[in-house]
Amino acid sequence: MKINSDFIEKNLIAYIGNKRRLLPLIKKSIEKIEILNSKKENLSFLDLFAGTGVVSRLAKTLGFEVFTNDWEYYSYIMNKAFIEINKDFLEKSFSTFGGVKNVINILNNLNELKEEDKYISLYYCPKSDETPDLDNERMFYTNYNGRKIDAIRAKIEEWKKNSIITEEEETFLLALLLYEASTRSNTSGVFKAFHRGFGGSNGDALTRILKKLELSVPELANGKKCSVFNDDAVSLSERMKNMEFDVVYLDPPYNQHQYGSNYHLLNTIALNDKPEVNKNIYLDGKKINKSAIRKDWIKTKSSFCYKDSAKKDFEKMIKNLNANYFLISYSIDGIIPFEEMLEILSQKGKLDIVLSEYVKFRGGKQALTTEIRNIEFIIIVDTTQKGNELDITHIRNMLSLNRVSLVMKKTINPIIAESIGFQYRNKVSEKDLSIEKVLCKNYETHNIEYSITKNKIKNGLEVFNKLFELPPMILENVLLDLENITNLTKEDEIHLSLKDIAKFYEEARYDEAYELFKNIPYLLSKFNNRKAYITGLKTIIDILKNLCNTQEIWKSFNILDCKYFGKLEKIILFKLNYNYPKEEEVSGYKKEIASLYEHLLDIFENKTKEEKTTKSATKKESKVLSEIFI
DNA sequence: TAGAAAAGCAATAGTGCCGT
DNA sequence: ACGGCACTATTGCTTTTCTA
Repeated sequence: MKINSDFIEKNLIAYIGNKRRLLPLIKKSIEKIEILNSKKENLSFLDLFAGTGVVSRLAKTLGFEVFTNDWEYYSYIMNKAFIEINKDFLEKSFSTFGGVKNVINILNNLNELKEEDKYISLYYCPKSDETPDLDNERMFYTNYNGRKIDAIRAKIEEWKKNSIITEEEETFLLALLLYEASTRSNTSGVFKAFHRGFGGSNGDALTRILKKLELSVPELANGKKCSVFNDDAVSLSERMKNMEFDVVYLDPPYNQHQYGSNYHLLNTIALNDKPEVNKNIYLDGKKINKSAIRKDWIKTKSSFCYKDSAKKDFEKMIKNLNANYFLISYSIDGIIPFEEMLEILSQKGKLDIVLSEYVKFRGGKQALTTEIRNIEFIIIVDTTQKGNELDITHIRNMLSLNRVSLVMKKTINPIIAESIGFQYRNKVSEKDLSIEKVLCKNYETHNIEYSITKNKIKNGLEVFNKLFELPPMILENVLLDLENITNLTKEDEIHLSLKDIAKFYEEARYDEAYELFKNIPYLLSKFNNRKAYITGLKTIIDILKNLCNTQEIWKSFNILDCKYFGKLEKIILFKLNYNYPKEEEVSGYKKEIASLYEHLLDIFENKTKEEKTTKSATKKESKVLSEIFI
């Protein structure tokens, strides 16, 4: 089954819950139900929460008669263009213009923009791209791209009004504009906020953001006649009560984030209704509607984003729909609890599950902890067979297995472990506890043991086999404990490394200590938000103290020449220059860092002077650093 | 007026490219 | 083939506003 093609992967709007990376899972589920081998001629596929439409595009490529729906208007337009319209369109359309290439060329080279057509450029872009007012102007696009959007949008409207283009042609052109509008935005994806300055403080993604907006001919695909809807999934399921589908794919939102407000600007561009917004962010010194989210976004407020209604509506929808197979993609920390979802689905048929093969950690970690949940999966419901307790047990086991394999990749915090009742037992060698040890704990009559090397669980397979012999309640406790003892902060990780460095120093194992040191700048680089600032300074002090106490190691490695030390210096320098709002709270720490650092330089420079007279950039940098300290 | 919802903000894991 | 880096995409967390 081929799933990589420009038709499927290109021209997708940047999106929350983008299913591009879930495609392998969807492919796997479709293979698992073996629907494509059936003798039936017209296989139908319903995608009720289409979003970018990537799954519908896959289904269309696989030969299904696809029914696609999304409540958001921009998504409807995108899907109409890519699902309803076939590839032949590219040959037949825009004959009055001499073909699709010509029409795109005209739109890309519009030079005039009437005053009354200015909207995005006026309200959502700075007046000048070079000197934007960071406080009072919106910066969703460069002014250049804002004007492009306005001009193209107005021209499409004009053509449609004068019947120069058909409705289908209008949809097609709008979809190309929407794709560009989603790509060139000065945001991290959603339109609830824009970066302060283009590309934000780091100047990230500037190529994408500053690139001149330009439409291009997309890849389309031929397929069966498909239909696209623009409705609330629950009401549509009500209307589809009497229909039969071969496959129904459901991908409801699973967290609080609402698509209507997240992508308000795409709707505004698609609708071209120019809702009234305030020109500036501040009015009479008061901040008003910073992102100028259209007030009527609330019309598409999804019930799946709320605890009260998510489960009820999910159940309703499932009851309404008739299909041989349901594929449901959801998250383990979604609003509907996993167990309750299983319960609803098992009434519909036999359950199976497909999980992501690889561990994926979520982004946006602010609390210096490494979250381990977020397992991606698709539940398959085969309605031609009856559901039973065994399937559910199987699914639970699959999930547990996934949880264990997540945990295996993480570091164990021995301090937390001991605090919740784990004990150590020597194994391989009495002399060298750091090489391998056995961590064990009793759960009622069950004694669970993990063999550990370098603070990681080693005996993966053995653990798996043993765990799945446990009664479910105990298994759950074991998993919780495992997640608990591996849930360590970056701060913890650094302190564990420092502790080990000290130990290696005692035992004169300098190479191993040096290996551990290499990782420290990396860990420290994670402390870069305001909340972690003070923790960061304290940790730096601990690191520097550790380096002083173990100076023989670093002398032997010529630490001033080492790039990892350079990295460390860079981070320290950055931290010291950082403008913390309450300077008095941190000045003590800064001074301590300064004196420790001076001390370190003294120690190491003596040694290097004897050897070399000239030094590298590292030394220069150290010098700059020391000047700032004093 | 407190708690919930919405808006606002930006950190950071992942990806993929590029040069060595 | 691999480390470093630029870019992408997503969600966690904070602040503000709404509402019962």
